[in-house]
Amino acid sequence: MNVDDLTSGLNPVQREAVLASSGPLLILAGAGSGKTRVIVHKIAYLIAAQGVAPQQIIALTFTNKAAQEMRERVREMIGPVAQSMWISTFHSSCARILRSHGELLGFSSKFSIYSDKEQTALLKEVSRKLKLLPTMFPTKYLSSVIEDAKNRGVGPDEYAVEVHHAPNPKLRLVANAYKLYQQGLQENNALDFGDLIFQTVALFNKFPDLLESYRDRFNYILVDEYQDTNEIQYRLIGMLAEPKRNLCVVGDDDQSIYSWRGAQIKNILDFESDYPEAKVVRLEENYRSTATILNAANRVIAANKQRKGKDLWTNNHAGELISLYLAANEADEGSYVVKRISTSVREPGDFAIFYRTNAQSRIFEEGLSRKAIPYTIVGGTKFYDRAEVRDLLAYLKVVNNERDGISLLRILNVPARGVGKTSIEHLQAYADANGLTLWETLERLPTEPLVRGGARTALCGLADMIRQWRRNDQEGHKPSVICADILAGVGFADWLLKNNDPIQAQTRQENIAELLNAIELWEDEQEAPTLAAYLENVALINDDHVDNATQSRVTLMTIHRAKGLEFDEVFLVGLEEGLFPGKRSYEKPDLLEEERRLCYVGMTRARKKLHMSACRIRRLYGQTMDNRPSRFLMEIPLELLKREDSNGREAQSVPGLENGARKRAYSVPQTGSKRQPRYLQNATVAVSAGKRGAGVNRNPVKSPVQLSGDKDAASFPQGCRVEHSVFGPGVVAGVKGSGENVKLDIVFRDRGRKLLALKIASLKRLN
DNA sequence: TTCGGAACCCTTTTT
DNA sequence: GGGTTCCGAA
Repeated sequence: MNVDDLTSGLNPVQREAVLASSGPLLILAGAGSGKTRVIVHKIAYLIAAQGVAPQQIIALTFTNKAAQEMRERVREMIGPVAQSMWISTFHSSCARILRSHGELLGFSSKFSIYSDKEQTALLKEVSRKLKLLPTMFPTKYLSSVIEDAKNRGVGPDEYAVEVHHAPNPKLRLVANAYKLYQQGLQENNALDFGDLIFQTVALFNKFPDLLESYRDRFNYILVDEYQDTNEIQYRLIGMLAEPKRNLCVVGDDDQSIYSWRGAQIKNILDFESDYPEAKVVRLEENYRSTATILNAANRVIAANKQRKGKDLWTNNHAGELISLYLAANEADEGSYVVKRISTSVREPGDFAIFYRTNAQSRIFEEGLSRKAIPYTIVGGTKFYDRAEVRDLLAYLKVVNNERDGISLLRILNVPARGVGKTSIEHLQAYADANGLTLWETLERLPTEPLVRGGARTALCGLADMIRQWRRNDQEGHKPSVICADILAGVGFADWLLKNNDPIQAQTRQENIAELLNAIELWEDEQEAPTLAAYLENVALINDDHVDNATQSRVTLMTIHRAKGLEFDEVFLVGLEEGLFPGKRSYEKPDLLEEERRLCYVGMTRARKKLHMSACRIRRLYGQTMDNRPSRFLMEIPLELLKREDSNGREAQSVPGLENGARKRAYSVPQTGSKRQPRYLQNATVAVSAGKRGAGVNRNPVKSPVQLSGDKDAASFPQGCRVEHSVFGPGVVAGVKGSGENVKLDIVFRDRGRKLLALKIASLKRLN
């Protein structure tokens, strides 16, 4: 492949970025400017034109999705060698390094990766040991302090020094907790997410020769979403990049929205002073959105001070004006959005609804299901958070990592085997007194009468089974087989049946079945599907169950989740002072700028059409708020906006949005006081009489799912499996009522239990 | 040990 | 308002 092939289809700036192969390079990539394309071409160029070996390149991302996409596109360009490249998330790259060398720090290669649930369990133990009052030191508080310290690269000892002279004596107790927590992880042979990075840096600091070997190996380092790196990631990158400094970072300071997770926008802002010889390339041509959307987004983000400064432009058409809807309340906002979607010629899959907080999703969900418009909610309840799923995973962790006491603790009495609180306390006390792990304690049970009677027998039996599963694992049994052994061995299904009502038992069994299914799917893709590899996969790749329904669905998610995605038509809702920007950011300019960047991210997701809306009255957390429209709306030039009434027709202009009023409304900082600014009194809110009647406008439902022909109760007997156009697959748990009023009690796999009228519900029977 | 109701929380959550 | 978590009664 020659240089022309490798840069074909790139614009001049993109080409420049691809060809700058050595030395530090900062690619400032605006939204929709073809960032991934540039990275992928760059990797291909290094390999095919510069003769760099694939193994000499490491590309770091934040999400698995980004890593997967990058790898796939590199493969398309240069072929299967892409499989051998280090293209992965920070966390999995670090996990890989630690699996190889973690024993230098006292971790075996089989270490567990603790999710926040396990982290919480461990922290509770720590609090108990230190006798910390849960009211003064809630677990959440402790974990956030510890997580923050790790993100900043501050270990337990350093943290103790840091707070030694702090005015708040509480922090010294937190330092103790941090220290004990870290010891606990060590004893359990476990790392939390923050540790994956932190311990890798610690490893390199402690063993310079090892660092040297990785420096030799990785001649080229690429980092995606550089604006989202935190201090410890920044240090990791910095240490790997020396002394060659072939470091290419890609990012957009205007899309930095994770400061609350420790991300430091200064990393990208200061890149040029960190690397004075750096070349800087700005990708400013946007290929995604209409000129109108882009201009509006540019104007909003221009109000920020902390930025590199960058103006996106496009050759795309002006397109439609941005629709603005000022709703009376959230129900009104919901029905407006649903109406716009249901009367559109576009497919459900072309739409997305973005909100600031998850709590806002409900009203849209209800509205969409009422009109039988298929939708999907990204985020929210997670499959891997369900108790029964975590139980089975805890078994697997115990089999894999015998020092993992937190997981062992979880399963000691699950399924119930007569091991009570006191028995567990005895075991723990013995373990603590003798410096043993929980597993070692369990192994002493046959000779030491630590617990009595039935509990003892049950625990010995459990220990025997665990030993057997471990042998099976060593002999190469696949994870799915070990799972099946576990489920059968402990009588999991019977226990579920006995302890839940039939409906719940069924749901839980289905969840277990789905987990097994997911494991098998994973195994099919692996060359060597070991248990250890599977556990790393579940810990790091939180693949929320794949949407195998090919149906076109409206996507609902928070704006944070929307970063990196794009849709034809976007609804950005809840643009109200106090909510977006949130009240908390009012007096903190940095936070306010981040809220604005969030708004910018949301707006730039739209390709063809953008809607923005605000509610005058909103009930949130049981309280009624009376909010003004967001300042972000005021930052959009009026000529780019079209104010709509509830039917989507042009409404009169917005007095409140005119220039004079804007100045008045915002010249004095408002900190959420109750007084009503003149601005709001002026704003005509779009509530026409009889607005409630969303049913007046009954549009034909355009659901891609076929409705069942005969809709009588007999065709949906209890226990039969069904598919609903909106809620997906489920099982009929009961039939209520008769004749016209038959209602089905259905337990959906993903959506919980619902009572639906047979007459109305779009149901299909599965066999 | 399991349940049910009180008490508590409440922005965002790439890994 | 709603969802989870926690504690006390049976």
